[in-house]
Amino acid sequence: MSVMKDTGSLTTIFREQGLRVTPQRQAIFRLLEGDDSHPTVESLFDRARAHMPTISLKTVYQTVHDLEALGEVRVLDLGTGSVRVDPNVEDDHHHLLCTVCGRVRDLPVGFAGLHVPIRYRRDFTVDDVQVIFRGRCDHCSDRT
Amino acid sequence: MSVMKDTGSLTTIFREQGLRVTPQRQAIFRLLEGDDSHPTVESLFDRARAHMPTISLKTVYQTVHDLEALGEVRVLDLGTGSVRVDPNVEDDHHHLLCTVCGRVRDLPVGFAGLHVPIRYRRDFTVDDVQVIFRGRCDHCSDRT
DNA sequence: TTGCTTGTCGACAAGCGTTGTTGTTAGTGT
DNA sequence: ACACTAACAACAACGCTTGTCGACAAGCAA
Repeated sequence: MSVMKDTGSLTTIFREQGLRVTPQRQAIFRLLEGDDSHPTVESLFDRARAHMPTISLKTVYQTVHDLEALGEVRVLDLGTGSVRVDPNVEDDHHHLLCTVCGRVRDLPVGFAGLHVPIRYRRDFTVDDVQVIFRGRCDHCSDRT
Repeated sequence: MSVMKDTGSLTTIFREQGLRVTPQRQAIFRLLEGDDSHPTVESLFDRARAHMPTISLKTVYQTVHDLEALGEVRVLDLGTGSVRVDPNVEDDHHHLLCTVCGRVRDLPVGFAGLHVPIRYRRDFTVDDVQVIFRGRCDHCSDRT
């Protein structure tokens, strides 16, 4: 399960786009590298602040949006109140969302069987399909 | 495509649950009856206010939540910024969301093919599947 | 290096959709 | 008609996200 380009590659990509690579952005790159927990922006902010106390939440949002514009992450709204950053843009996948603890897990499945019948597709162009499985992970099922 | 119970039935159901049926609630019942536009709470509020100028937004939210608790509507978060009320709780269906005009249309399809493979289902209990097809309706495709 | 240009930073405040609070009004079963 | 109590409208506050802006620093050229 591939995750994300390394900090060096992202640095190059940003520079190529005329975007500057600041210590703040590198810190965020490093946090996302190898992170499959679908963190919220706030949690990225908290972790970044641990090593860089002056970084602002706005900066994290901005960097995440830049990464999204470059196609290096996906920003998901799973209806949990805050958006989540998904560094896995390579593999098509759905999401398993635990409605208790909020953890999100990837479900590496193609869209086989998820076709829009022709008569409904006729006057609609599908660009993207988002599938969210809501339920409970075993950890949360146990204690209820 | 069935939609929603009529105002009279909802009145009975509410009373049975110990909930009171006020003119405000009846007005909202009437608005939802035969509405397949997946309105936002705000738009329900605007329409209700046309005939009942003193009704408050909070009341609309409360009534919608009560209806949801009774299983008479579904409250959807499609990532459009505000939640939408779906009066169609009878038929399993997906949603076609136009990312330009925001209109939502039902897609009456079963979940055939939308299975979670066993090895991923092993430690997760799926309660609900939400499928959102994002794209453009023809009306919005034309003018771009 | 040096200096210039321009994008980015952090601080602050505002925007949005939604929910909590509170005193008052009004639906409900008797 | 009565008493009980849920629901009401008005207001303020909340959480998440974004706008504004002066100060700053990265990048580039010489």
